[in-house]
Amino acid sequence: MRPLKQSTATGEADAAPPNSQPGTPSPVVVALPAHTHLTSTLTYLCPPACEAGTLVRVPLGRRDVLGIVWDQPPPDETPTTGNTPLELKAVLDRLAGCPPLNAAWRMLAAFAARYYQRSLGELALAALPPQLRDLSSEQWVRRLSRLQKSANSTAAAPASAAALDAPLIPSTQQQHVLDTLAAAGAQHKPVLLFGATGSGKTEVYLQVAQRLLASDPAAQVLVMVPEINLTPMLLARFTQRFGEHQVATQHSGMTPAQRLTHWLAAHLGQARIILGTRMAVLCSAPGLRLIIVDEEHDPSYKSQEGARYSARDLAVYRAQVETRHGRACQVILGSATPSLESWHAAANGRYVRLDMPDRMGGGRLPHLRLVDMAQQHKGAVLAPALLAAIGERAQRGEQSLLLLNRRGYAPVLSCHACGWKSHCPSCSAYRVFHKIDRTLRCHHCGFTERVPRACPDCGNLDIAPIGKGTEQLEEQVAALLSDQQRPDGQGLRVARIDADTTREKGSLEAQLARMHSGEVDVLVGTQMVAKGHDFRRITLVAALNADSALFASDYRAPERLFSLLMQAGGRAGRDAGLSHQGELWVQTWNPAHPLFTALRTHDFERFAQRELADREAAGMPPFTYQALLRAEARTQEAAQAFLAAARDAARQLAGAEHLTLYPPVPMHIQRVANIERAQMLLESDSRPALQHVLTHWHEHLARCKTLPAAKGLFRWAIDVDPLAI
DNA sequence: AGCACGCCGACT
DNA sequence: GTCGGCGTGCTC
Repeated sequence: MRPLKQSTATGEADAAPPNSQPGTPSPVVVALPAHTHLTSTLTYLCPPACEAGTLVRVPLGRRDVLGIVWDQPPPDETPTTGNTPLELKAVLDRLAGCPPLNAAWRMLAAFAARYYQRSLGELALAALPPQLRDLSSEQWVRRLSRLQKSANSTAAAPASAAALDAPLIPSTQQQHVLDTLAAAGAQHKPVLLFGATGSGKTEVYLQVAQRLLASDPAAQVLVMVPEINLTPMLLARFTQRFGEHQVATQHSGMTPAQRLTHWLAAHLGQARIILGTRMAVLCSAPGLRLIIVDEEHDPSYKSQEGARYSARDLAVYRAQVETRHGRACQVILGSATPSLESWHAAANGRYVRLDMPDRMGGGRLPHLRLVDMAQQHKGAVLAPALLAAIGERAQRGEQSLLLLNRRGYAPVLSCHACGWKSHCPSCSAYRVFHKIDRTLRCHHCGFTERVPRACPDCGNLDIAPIGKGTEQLEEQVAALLSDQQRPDGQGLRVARIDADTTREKGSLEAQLARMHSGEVDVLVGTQMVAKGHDFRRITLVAALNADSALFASDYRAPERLFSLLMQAGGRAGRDAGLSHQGELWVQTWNPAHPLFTALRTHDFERFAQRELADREAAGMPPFTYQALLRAEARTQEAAQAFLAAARDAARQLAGAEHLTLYPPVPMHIQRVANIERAQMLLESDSRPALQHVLTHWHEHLARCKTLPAAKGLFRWAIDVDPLAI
């Protein structure tokens, strides 16, 4: 059935094939998790001249898996079982025609595995396109030759330069940044590009890339964006400037076949630009000389499952490693509201900061209008003044954007008679009422049911929604504005964009197009519309539930809110002709909050300074270093028992190191899909000290798992530099 | 992670 | 009498 994969199961493999050498023992990494007592590499007999980085297929247990030949370990590490030397198996074959992964890439993978506490094999193999694992050698050969053919044909037909966009004339500000970047390149320091929304950072990226690619025919550029939704826009800019076949993409929305094709284009050096989401930071790029991280503050750069790496931090490390291994590689982190980590690094000279404070075309940032909710009628969705402002704009043919970070109609349904609430049976959370299909949906586990006619507990018919979501906002805004008219005399059009309206592929693009064409007057949406999209005719942006972030337990919530409001505000008045009337409205119960004071003057520096001072005083990142141990179990007790045992083990390990071990606590949402979750925080003012404990912790954790009290533990994971606690 | 082996409940 | 549950253990 699968003759190729079964070939070594026969006795023939025991005798070496007649025409091949016995081979030399070489370390190979395969996709095994770190648990068990396996060291990070396995040793196989490799054919001669099989250098490190070569992709090979090796027998592992009863199956054949993909592996990567790794660097030679120190000579004393010969694999043994007890005191008898291990019988080594031979590599089956190598992926013909595939150049080895270079030393810089291997260093990156090794560092990421070490730093984020995952096995090398798991991390390195997960960084490769998944299809590489599954292809048989015939399929692989066919695949490669097809790719080479198409590469030759595109190379034969040179890109018609006329079809490509010419670079724009840089503004003085852009030119200054470009000049400084050229000079700063020699410093080998990461650059923090602090540029207001609309200041033209993208054009800077394009021109820095262009200059590099023109000066070095082998150079490659890695461009990262936080979210898959933002790739099409930036991809269009890059392909229009450089030509389609110059750009490879790398994000989770691609099919396995596309992933492989684009990965190979990058790995073989055919693609000069690699553009993608956080996974792109681990893409092979032998000529890498420039890394751009756009919106570097965005939390999406931190992976939340598997190896929980920060693509932004790895980008900085990668640039260093590439520089050590070849020619200088520059890294540019761009943002209008940098992460406090990057801001702090720039403040103490580890990064170089370049500022672009002015918007292109002299556009001004919007005025802040705070609505004090204490002064409003109870239960009002929108303050009358805000509603009036939206109406006025629509009458002038301008657009408004209303942000509400809660999808659905109402976050909870409740029975007035007995107090029943729409709890999810499997999660410690409410199910959200979606009026559109009359369902109750759990946003954590996906459990969906029709809305009951009457209260399931007491039979009362009076069950009512509490709170507001985007569906309801859309409905109410449409009703409140029903008497208003557009300049063409028609009624106002209200639309909604959130995860529910963009489920099908291409629907986000379609809805954005409706917005751009001016067909829609008022757009209601979640955060997903606040980021990146360039709406020329929006002159009013309103944030309706900003307060939830002000008092969240998550200490990074204020910086996320500031960033969101700055970005959202950046949507308003991008068209310089309309910018004099751009407004950012915020409905809040706390208009005196210092965050708003800084926001009013678009003063990120002031905000960052204050936040950093608070963080320093409270001993929080970036002044300390943190890691979380997370546990999932059948019962909360089991999860916590495991963590408590792990905590004791860490205390022993820490010895004299200054390490703070916090007690285990249930996670914010304690139960999801009937799995109980708990976590434990480790904190240290020394990154090496923290790392030291983490690396020696694993074997103890394996033992903690077997404790009777921890029975029912499903799994555990370490999150280094967690974003939220 | 896979994929075995291994030891106890409801079915042709 | 078997099919099949997932508990423990191993993979160069």
